[in-house]
Amino acid sequence: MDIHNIDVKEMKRTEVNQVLQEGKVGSEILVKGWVKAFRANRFISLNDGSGFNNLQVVVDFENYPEELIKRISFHSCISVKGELVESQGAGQKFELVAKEIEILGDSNAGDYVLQPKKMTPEYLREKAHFRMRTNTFSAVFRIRHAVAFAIHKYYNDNGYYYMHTPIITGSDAEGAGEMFRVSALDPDNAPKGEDGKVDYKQDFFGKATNLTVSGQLQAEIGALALGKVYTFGPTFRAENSNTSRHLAEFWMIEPEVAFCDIHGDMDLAEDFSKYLIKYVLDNYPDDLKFLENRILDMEKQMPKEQRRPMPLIETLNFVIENDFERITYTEAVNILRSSKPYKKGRFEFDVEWGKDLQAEHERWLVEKKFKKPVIVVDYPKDIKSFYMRLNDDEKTVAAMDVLFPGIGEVIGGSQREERLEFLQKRMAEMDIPEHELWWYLELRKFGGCPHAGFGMGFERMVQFITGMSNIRDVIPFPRVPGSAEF
RNA sequence: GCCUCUUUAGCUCAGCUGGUUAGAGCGCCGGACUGUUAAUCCGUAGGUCCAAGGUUCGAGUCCUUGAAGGGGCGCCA
Repeated sequence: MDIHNIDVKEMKRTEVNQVLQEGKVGSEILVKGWVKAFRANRFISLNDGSGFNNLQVVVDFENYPEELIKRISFHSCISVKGELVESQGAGQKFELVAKEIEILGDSNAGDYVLQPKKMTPEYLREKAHFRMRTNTFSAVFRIRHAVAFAIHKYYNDNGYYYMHTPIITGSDAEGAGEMFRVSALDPDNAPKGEDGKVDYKQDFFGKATNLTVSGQLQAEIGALALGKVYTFGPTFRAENSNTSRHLAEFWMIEPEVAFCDIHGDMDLAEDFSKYLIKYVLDNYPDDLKFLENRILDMEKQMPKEQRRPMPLIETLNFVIENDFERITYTEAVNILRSSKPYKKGRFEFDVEWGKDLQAEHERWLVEKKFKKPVIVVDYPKDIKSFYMRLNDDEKTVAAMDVLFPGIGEVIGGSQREERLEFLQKRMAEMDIPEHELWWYLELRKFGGCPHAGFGMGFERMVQFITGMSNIRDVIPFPRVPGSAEF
């Protein structure tokens, strides 16, 4: 705790969370934080970010100069020394009777862009430098941290190695979407080759390079040496995606496991997902409760059919207590084709074997048919990536998607094609030159083995756990087409 | 990339088939009150109606173009 205290000469600062959990009545303490509310000139709700709950500071305003009292305003930063007593009010156990108050940072309410009232997420998105001070966003970002921590804990406790795959990649065959070019050349004066195109041989790396779209191919290198590895890092897609579920810069978790088939992969995906949810349920109940109430409050003004079927915490508990539904792509197609909305022509897109399932189909399966997370496995090979293992029917590959209610695809994974000749055939069919991935092919020539893995969209998981409807509200500084402020 | 909606006070919004001085709630500010929990009560101030053109005697309201934001779809995690 000392490490947080810059004022060692006076008194150790106690964090609000610690006061609320283990405060001793009668003790003299020093707290610092931001004013969330100042009621009746007497009651300050103080929060220092250490937890969701505030400490009530009682100010006998009669004993303080009016000038000081006026400076205690919304989100001003103060330091308070006082005595902890049992609260006379009903809303809290303890309260701090102030003996000394110091203003650390003023916040003139008339000029401040935040107000002590409900503000829309869209408005707050434009004030990203302040939005973490609100109840909603501080809860979201505490939970974001919790999920990140739980990821490392899960894999460490299960014998995985955290592997750092490159952010800048020299391979443009990862096959996961449009990439951001990385170049040190002067764009206005780039050297040109004989063909008139930019000559990247003269660029920093001696070749064209991009920001990674996935660490999977490199993670396979790790898995075929260390057995079980995972990556957790930023990933970039230059797709012009304008939705509430896409970011141009997002974080992805990619475990890769040797001696694992598609069934083991699905087991891992389910167990891992449940672990993350349970970790937040166990450790951040106050933040979750607040987010749940926030949603219930918003839904009061919505028609019934647009409301969530269950409140947030109940949804999370339901997910960890029940098995995910597992169906093959072929079964999914059959179920969809015999469904009511299909027969009544309610779907915008047709369902036909060989075509990818559309969002509306996935949503129906998850939210209407099974009412829980669904894992769809064994997709037609022609709609999936080159590295996915061909099944014995030679029509499908051992690929799976985990679909969550309200979000859709949170995880996409597969058993990898470990058989060299099958992989080469697939790459040829998809026009991927072997020299681009020579090292990837060599993994199949020397000591290859069956292995599998998946990618989980970190922000999508945080979205599911927090119930936030827009992915831009679960990452501190969202990067989306046309927007890179902050 | 496509479709759609929105843009009026600091914030969230209302403003009828075009018609004088532009409305509310909350917030801010001022006052009252003081054991509050989104405190309460009273009052004041605050607006180039997103921008540029156009139609009209007259435009917040209608038309065109543009900008910003939301929602949906596609692509995916």
